[in-house]
Amino acid sequence: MHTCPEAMGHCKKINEVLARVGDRWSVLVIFSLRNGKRRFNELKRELNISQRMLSLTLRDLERDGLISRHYHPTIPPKVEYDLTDLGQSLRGPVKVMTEWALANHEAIDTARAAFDEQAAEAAA
Amino acid sequence: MHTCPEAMGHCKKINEVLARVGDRWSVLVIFSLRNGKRRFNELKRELNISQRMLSLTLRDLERDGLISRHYHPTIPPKVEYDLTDLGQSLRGPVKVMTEWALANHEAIDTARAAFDEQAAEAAA
DNA sequence: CCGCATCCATTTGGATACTG
DNA sequence: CAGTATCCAAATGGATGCGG
Repeated sequence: MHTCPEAMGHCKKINEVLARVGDRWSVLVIFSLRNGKRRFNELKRELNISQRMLSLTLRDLERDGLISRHYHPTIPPKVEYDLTDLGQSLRGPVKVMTEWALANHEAIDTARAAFDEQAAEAAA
Repeated sequence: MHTCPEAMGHCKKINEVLARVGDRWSVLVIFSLRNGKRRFNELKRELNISQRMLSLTLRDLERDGLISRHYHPTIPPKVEYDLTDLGQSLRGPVKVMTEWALANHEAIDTARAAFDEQAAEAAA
């Protein structure tokens, strides 16, 4: 049966996790840390994200145990972010998703353009 | 080198795609259609989503070519949604992500609780 | 049954200014 | 350099009522 109750129960948990790591920036930060630690402004430049959103995203990822934050009290200060073991375990899924994104980016654009043209015709 | 320019250029495209399928509901709808076509209210009940959001999500997924919509002009009306080939190609990545979500749901909760407790101590 | 339109509360996110 | 705080605009999302 396609409505097996376990899948239904899973849905809620999956939803919760996706609401956490499925926001606009989290996956991209994980992606940027795939090859090792990065500094705050390195991430900012690479992702073209506002200071505010990077700050919030990093805090949430740290809170969820996905990244670690290491503060060096030098002058000027230096803060490095890195993936935790839990964060490392997300690299696989993220890699799969990003590869799909790259492979199908244009297919989506094409479908979208076709849909919009259909809608425009219907309106005429 | 971890700052290879291709990865930087990729970032933007990945971001665009994730902004599309990475919203709160899209992945769950894909997940719900993994075993074949479903009707509007079936999805609504299964996902515990508001009518409005399901409607919007289905429309966007159709626009992006990920699902198909088949309308039966019966009385009462009947509308079935199904994955397109492009949507089918997302099943793999979505499966990987949902399995990670299920496997690490509790680890995230634990990390979050620990972080919040630390913050509470620091405040005291 | 399916789904759009409207209203309204909540959330998100950019811009700017300021601190250690 | 690495943030936090504030203000404000825009997007998101639920509730309700209506129409095919």
